[in-house]
Amino acid sequence: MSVRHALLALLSDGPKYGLQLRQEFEARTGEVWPLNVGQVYTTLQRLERDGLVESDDSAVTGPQKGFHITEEGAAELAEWLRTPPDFSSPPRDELVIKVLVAFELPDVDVHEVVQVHRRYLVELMQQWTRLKEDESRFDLNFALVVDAELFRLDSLIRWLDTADGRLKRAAAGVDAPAPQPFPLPKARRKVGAPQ
Amino acid sequence: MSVRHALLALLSDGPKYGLQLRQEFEARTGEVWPLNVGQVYTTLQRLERDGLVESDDSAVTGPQKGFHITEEGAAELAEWLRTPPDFSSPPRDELVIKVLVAFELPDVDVHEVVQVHRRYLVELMQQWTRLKEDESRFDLNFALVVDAELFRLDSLIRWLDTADGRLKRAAAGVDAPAPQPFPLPKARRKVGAPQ
DNA sequence: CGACACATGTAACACGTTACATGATTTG
DNA sequence: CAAATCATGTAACGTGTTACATGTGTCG
Repeated sequence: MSVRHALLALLSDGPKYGLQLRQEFEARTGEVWPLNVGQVYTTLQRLERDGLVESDDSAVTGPQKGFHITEEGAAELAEWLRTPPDFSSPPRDELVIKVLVAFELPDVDVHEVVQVHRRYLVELMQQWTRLKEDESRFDLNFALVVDAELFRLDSLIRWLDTADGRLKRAAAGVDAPAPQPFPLPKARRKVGAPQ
Repeated sequence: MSVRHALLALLSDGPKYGLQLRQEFEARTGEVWPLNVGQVYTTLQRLERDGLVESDDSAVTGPQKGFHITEEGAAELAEWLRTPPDFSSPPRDELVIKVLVAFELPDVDVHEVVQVHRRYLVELMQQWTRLKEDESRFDLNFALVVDAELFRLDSLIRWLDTADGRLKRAAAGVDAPAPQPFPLPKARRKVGAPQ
């Protein structure tokens, strides 16, 4: 539902048309997340069907088809901004699934699988970091999106490392849980960067 | 494509039928990621259509419809295990989108949005941590999946903190990039748990 | 028998992707 | 004029969700 609500947010700042919405979406996400045009139009159709936006030919000049947000749409947008998404059943993670099924599979070396992916993730982090530093003019949105990706990749690498440890220990026959695998982020607030 | 390949992996350990696949998938992912049955059957249909599995009534006893993996399926599975997924254009992250569009939106206090979500994420981490510790008999798969979720939530919290800082600095008119927002994980290997 | 669980499917929908079709407008 | 770009759409497909339909076997 990200795109749906993002379009709503963009429209809340004044009437827009299809291609313009795509362009502004990509600008706000630092050009890192391309948004295909077809999805913009189908999403606009659904939004109009649900009464959250209305098409309005007089809204924009020229041959474009302008849309503006409705009151109901504004309410939905406010609700979305106020309410955290449902994380109760977290999304399936392909990497985790891969490692878990690779373990318990004869003829497959889990540690090799782990290391292959680990190397790839580290390389990706380096690429993103280089990209962020090479930006001549500093772009806030780009930096924020890249930050998010770096934190994500870092968390995957950390997981691979602890998983590798746990699996090695399990394979060695030790059945005890890993030593205190996590401290709660209670007192930590507004820390700058990870590590 | 996670489910598709996960089913392939389960079938590579011997013929199975629909409900059994769901049950084994959930067992291997610590009962954290429920898998609806309908998806199992449709995925099996596609796998059979693509020649990666074959239905085989004599494979299992009783009224169930057994499936076994083909040579082509085994090759596909090996390829999946060997090859890291394509992270080149990272997946859109709803939380990031929300914060980015909330910024630049009049009548919306980004920091409030950030803090609401931050509180929620911290609470979730505490819940998961409690769940993991309360497990009477230690379950390796469950622990691994919960670990992954904890690392993920932690990375989101860290991102919210740095984002909040960047946005505050940007709002204050300072245009300089944040101080070295990330150290590369070069020398770091097999570190236990995050900070 | 009736209720329940097992077991297999199908239907309808949301969201996402790639690809193609069709005009209008700009520009070399 | 011809080609490129702008602009709006549609089609087909994959994946995921919820809900429903349909049998079979078991057990109180």
